[in-house]
Amino acid sequence: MNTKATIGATNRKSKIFVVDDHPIVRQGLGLLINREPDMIVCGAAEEAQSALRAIPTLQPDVLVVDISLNGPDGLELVKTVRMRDANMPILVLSMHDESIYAERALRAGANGYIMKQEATEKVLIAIRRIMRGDVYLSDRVSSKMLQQYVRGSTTARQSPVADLSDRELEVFRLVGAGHGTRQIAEDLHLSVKTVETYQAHIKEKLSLRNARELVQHAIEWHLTEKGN
Amino acid sequence: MNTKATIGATNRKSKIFVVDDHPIVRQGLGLLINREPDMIVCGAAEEAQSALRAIPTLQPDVLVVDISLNGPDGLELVKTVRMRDANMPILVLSMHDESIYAERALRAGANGYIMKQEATEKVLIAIRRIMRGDVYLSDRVSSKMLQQYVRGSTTARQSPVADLSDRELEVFRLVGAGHGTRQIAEDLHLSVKTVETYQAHIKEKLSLRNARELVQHAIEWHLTEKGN
DNA sequence: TTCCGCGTAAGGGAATCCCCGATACTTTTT
DNA sequence: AAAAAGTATCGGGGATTCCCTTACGCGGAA
Repeated sequence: MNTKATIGATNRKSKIFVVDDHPIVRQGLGLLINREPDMIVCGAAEEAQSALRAIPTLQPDVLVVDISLNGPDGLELVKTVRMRDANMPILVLSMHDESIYAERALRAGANGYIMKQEATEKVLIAIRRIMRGDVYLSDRVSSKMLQQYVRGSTTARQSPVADLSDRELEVFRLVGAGHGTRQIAEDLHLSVKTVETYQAHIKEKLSLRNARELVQHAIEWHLTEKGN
Repeated sequence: MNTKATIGATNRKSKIFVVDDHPIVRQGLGLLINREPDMIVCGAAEEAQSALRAIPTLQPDVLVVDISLNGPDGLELVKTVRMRDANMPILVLSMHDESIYAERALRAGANGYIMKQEATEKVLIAIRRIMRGDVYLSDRVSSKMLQQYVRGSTTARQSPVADLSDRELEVFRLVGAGHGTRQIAEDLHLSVKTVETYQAHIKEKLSLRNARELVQHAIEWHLTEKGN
């Protein structure tokens, strides 16, 4: 593309699109990024739908996506964007100190994963890294992934929640947020029946006896963000 | 920087101290607040300990505290600060739905509660409100509390769970333990219909809108064993 | 003594739960 | 490469729960 914009005096700034459901975070990220000489936030959205609508026209160079959004989660968004554009650098941002999300994020097609606990400079570093085509993982996350990889098959299984599929985890998350079956179906644009199936699978995988226990565990997970 | 600009026509800016474990949020909040003519962030911390150390010397006019921190959580911090300073305006910030924590936050001594999902201007409004000595809450929560206040006219307001009858409280506990309606009926040797009635009464007394919210609050209660 | 809260329970339509099965695609295993 | 397992998606249909309304006896409060 125009990566050779070196002709003029100034390089074109890299356009960055932010997706996060917390206005404060969008604001913070925006001010942070715009302070850099080589980057600019070209747009932001608080959920997947409007992000997908805005991206084609704005044509950002990088996407920064939070995992927990209303409706389809960040992983879904990453998958969709990746299908449409195989090269878009995508950085997944999350508050979860949870390696299961990092792994899923990469599998979904993201180029990097960073936690909100990280210092703000790290975010800028990560963005620059993935723009160069590299993968970015914070030390904390990558060491945790390694750790899990090593003791993977032999010893203690981590949280059984890690066994959930992406879709199941998404439903689990929404249940934990207090949403009902019907509402979840609408959020994810699925049949109520499909959501019921996911809930059944979750109950099976987590050995839960009834819907109440499902809600119980989902809420506990949601409240204590950061299992294992 | 330009801290001596106060001698001019302007009043001294209100000093605001921020406690949040996400650097991005601290940054965002900081830039947001410092953009206002009458406020300035005088300091920030990522957990309770250092916040408590910094506050006495910085003497902020307002505290903004996130609930989920590493170590002692935001509510603990609020309680400690409130013990040392009965007048400090404290705004609790959280990503969790207000229906879960707002009440606890106020009981811990906070003057306001706001979600990160709220627009950034709301945060500024909230800060100004609590600086004036008022309480800031979303409409939904404040009307709910009013309702509960009216209900129990005389005594000082404590947890609305205290208004539950013995039977209702028993059911509430079992719901929080993940038991289904049928199972509760068997446990207590009651008709399923009776248990349903109790659940309805509980929902009314706690101003809950559906069964999911009932479960949500029952579990909250169950987890934080013993609500004052 | 009238009124209100408590404990108990039923009726009935709407929503859900829950156990079946099904199709199509992808990933893993053999 | 074929087979097996897992994933994503939906439906049928009976059992259960949800939610709103009504009811009744009882004890304490007004």
